[in-house]
Amino acid sequence: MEESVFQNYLKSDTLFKKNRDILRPSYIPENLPHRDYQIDQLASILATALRGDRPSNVLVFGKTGTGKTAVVKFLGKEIKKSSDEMGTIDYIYLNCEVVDTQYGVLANIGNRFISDWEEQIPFTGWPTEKVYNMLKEKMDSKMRVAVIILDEIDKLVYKSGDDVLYHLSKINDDLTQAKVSIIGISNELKFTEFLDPRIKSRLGEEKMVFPPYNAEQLRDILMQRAELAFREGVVEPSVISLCAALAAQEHGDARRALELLRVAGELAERNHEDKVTETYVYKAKNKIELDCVAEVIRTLPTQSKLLLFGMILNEEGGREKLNTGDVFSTYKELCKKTGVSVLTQRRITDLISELDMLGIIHARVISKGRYGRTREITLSVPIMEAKKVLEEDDIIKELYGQKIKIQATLDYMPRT
DNA sequence: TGTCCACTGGAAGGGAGGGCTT
DNA sequence: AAGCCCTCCCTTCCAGTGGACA
Repeated sequence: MEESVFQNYLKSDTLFKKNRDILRPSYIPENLPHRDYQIDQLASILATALRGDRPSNVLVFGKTGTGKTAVVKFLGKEIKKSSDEMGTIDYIYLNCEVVDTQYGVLANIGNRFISDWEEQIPFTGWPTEKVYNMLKEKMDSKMRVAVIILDEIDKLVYKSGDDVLYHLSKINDDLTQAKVSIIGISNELKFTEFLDPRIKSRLGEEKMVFPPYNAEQLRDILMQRAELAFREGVVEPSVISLCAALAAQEHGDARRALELLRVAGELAERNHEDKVTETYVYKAKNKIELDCVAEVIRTLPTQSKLLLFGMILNEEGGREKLNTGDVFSTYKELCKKTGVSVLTQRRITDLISELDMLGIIHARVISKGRYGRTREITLSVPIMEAKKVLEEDDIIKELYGQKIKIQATLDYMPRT
């Protein structure tokens, strides 16, 4: 009997139950283990809204994967259920990493109050003041309590200052009918330092901190999800414990733990295993780390790719510690060879900082006394992997087979 | 002790590219 | 079409600096 090429893959799909999204971070389960206290606390604040009053503004702090977003979204669902008969509560969720400008935030919120058949606020074009007025007007057209959630609020402040928060936090003074309360979610405790003191106090009427999960708590979370996502007997308890332990080492990140388990499952499935074993957890750990780096590099703008490529060539050429001057001159060389326009050194220092923040390189400022002050730069990703990804870029591809002066004394020919 | 290197990183602003209004 | 607005990417200009060396 002829077998289709997919046959193997189709029949091997036996590890997961039908819905593997259960292991993805976007999935909000029916109950959230070990977050009862936080749920109660936030619920008691938000309950005010059900009575038609304005709940206090809240700032929620906690590292990634501690359940902040999950709890807030979970309560959003609950509050909608309870308020359906009245229909007076708007629960608006906004991720400030995606929408990170003052205009963007105002326009986004505004559009939630504008029905589909009406004209929306365009994503650019209007004066900000006009967007703000529109938002106010639409919001105020009806008695309602609006709860606005600004996830990753620190990104917003970092990128575009605190003007938006100033506007939003004093919007209640301008509204006659509607009431607004803001829930800010942040990874960083200290982001409030950058805020104007008035905004800081208005925004932080209530504060909550989500502690990291410990290994035991992570295990409970994983158990709960694994039961839903995997077929019976596919995942050993020891595998769950391992995922929990690994994630606990990384500041108790539940997202990471779930990802480990999911990827381990997927890898095992691909190899036609009938069980997920600990080996696959370690494999998953590796894969996740590499995929993450690869994705970051892949989406870099061309200029940064050239810059990074230059650093790699230098390191291959035997230099481990680079400084800004070296990197800049190699970069200029690469630009010349590829016909890409050369950016100024000032701009390049910014790009270097960016690469540093992304964790691709490590750059720190040092002083070499008589010989000036500069950054000392080392790569912090495996060279082979990074090169493989960079080679996907057509512009980088051109460089292979060419002689490149990476330092005053050294010619170098990139090799695959 | 002062000098002076090779930068760092802030400030200001240009201009392209998105869009709106009149 | 002209005249706005907002954001992003970039340039120009420049004061500031840690510490090896004379």
